[in-house]
Amino acid sequence: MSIERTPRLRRSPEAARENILAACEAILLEKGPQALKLADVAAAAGVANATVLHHFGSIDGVQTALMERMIRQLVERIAADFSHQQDAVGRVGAGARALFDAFGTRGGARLAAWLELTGESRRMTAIREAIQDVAALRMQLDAPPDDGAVQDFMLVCVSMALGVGLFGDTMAELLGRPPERIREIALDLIEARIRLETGG
Amino acid sequence: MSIERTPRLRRSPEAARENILAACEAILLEKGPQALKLADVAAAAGVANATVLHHFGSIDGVQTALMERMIRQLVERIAADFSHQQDAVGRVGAGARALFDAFGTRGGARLAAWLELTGESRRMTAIREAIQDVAALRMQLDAPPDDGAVQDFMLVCVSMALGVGLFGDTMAELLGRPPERIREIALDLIEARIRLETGG
DNA sequence: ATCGCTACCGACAAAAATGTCAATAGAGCG
DNA sequence: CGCTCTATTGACATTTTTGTCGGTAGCGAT
Repeated sequence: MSIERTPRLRRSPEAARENILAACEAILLEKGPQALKLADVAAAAGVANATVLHHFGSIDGVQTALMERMIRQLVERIAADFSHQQDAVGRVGAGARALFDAFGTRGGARLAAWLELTGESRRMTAIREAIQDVAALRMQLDAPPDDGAVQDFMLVCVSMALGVGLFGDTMAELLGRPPERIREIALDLIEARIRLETGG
Repeated sequence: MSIERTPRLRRSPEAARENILAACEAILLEKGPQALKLADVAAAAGVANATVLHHFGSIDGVQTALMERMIRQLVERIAADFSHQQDAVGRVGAGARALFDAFGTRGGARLAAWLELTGESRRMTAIREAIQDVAALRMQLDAPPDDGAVQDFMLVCVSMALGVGLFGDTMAELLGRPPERIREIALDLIEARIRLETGG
């Protein structure tokens, strides 16, 4: 008997890359960065190994492209949530929430941790740009743009969001505490400080 | 001419393991967990590949042993700093500081991030024990041991310490801010909240 | 229709990483 | 000293992962 073979699907280069990167993102979220093997990626994307290499050149190319894609999505997401707010206080709250959301869900913190652990400078440039983008957003507030203290505080917020996003769920589960509480408390901490400063 | 060969060094099993794990720790801190290759570990420890496998069975065994070692050191370090303090407020402050120190320096946060990213349950048990150890320390304070809010707050502190420890330096450097400031601000945030609660 | 472009694939080659094994050599002990 | 035990090792085998190559097939253009 003849072997049935699904007809070969030919995508546009963009669609092909998108398909592969989407599969990568799923793997990254589910199993972590060390599971981003060429064969696994290809299988998850439903294409051959060689196809992945055709579009990205190497497995490193895949990883770099994935990071750029995720960072872009991250910044866009934060920017969207941020711009919906009118007043300064609302913006801070929404900004912090967007930060925690983007890092917590969607694997932003996992991505950042991966970058930090591997720590290759080539990949760090993307992070710098992301931070500068977020910094630009922050400057839409009433605070002086070049105030060092504001930048420091923002860095703390980002670090907190990353820490809670990366470890919050696991640690809450280990101690049998409700996961969402951790995040609320952290946000509380930030907002209380903000109110303290702006409110007088 | 004859090839010079340094005489074979024979250690006790404990010393051999210690030597290898110390080399692993250096690699982990310097290059990240993904650099923990068998050949690299062996080279760094100054022994043959087969020697590493003889003592740990597999590269996974090496990683597990390394994690247990680092976690043990981490808990001991925190416990030591913690117990030096007499009053509750001092303990909280010292505890938080010890937390940030252990996670910031000594690669505690990197280790935790690695565990979180790979997320293998076998390895998570060690973390659970560590958290419970720290929780036990926390209960030396005047707070009710089974108060959920206290546990939640503690988890937030740990998450913050992890976030700042893992990302603080890199992000500060990217924005050209002094790294130690980030940590001070985060600690300020925690201590202010503590004073608010205890001081009334 | 057929032609050119190239996304796509299977099969294979190369490299990297892990693990096995028999033999060697320190160190304690009688 | 001889003997045993086992930490240690180089050489080799296996497995895993990545990368190459020639050919195939979908699709738009002519």
